[in-house]
Amino acid sequence: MKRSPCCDKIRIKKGPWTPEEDIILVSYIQEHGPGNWSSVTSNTGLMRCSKSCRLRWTNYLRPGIKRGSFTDHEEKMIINLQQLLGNRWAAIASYLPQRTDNDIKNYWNTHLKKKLKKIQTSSNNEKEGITIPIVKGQWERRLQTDIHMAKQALCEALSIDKSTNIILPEKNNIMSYNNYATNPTTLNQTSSYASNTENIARLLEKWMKKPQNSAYTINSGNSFSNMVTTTGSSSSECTQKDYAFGSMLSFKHSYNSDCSQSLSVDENNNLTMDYCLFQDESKPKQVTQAPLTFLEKWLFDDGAVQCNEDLMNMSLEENTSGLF
DNA sequence: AAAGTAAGCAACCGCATAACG
DNA sequence: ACGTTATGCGGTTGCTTACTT
Repeated sequence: MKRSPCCDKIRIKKGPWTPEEDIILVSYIQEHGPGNWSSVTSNTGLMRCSKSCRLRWTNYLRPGIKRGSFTDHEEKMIINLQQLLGNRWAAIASYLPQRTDNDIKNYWNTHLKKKLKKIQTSSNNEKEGITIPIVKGQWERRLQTDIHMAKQALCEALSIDKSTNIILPEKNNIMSYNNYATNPTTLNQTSSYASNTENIARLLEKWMKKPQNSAYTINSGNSFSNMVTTTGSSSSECTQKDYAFGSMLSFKHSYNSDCSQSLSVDENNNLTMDYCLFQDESKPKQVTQAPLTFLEKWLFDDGAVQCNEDLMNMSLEENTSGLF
């Protein structure tokens, strides 16, 4: 059975997202939470398909995304994880909560592949601390990922019992996530999309540097239409844009000061609770992190090289016996 | 300065599978 | 149990920018 693509519909817009579209999307998610992507188009007037909306949110707009160059530590983690899991970018991304699978995939394809090739042809493998890929069976890699996923799910389930200490945000309620991040003791409704607003502010900054001719029309049903109106061609357009832009920037500023205490990643890259709760539903598994197993230590450890052989020589039973 | 080329990255496409009626 | 729809994932494309000639 062949299904028609979701983006076949007439008037579905493609290509780069405009800041206006981003604002509409974020505004909608702020109100309704992420998920239910099919309703986004009908409720916001965005001429984008559900897939496109989800992708935009998960890859750029959702809170807690780190942009910019990868650190050495991240790089090594990706290399080790790629060896272990193959091209399962979503699984790899679950170990790097600040990075999206798309980002990691791109980075792998554009940088790491070449780098590894170079390193492998040279005799400096040991010095770089990067291992020669060990060929593993695909079933084994998948099984190991599944073990990891199952373990995380178990931790998540168990964490419900501990909810007297930690108020876990409702699934799909991104407001709660952010509220918790800024004020872990209460889940009030006053704060909102700090970090994805920051993302948009960043986009707007770029956009202002390189102005585009936007003819985007925001539907009247949109909750954000009072704040941003771009349909006019008069001089008011500029001031309204400026107003929105200014608001975003000020939001960005308040975000930076508000959240600096909440966001923290320790030296071993173990996420603190505050940070974990900053993730949206696409990365819920990081909420409670059990003590690192040998496997995870191997993944996180910069000096993983020495462990590689040991790990690979271990039987699966040994690998998994401590997990449950 | 202009043209050509390479690199980087955002976004799209198609497939697999989960969820739902 | 089956068909349909929604969602998630990985591969790929194509646009933009940087660099080279």
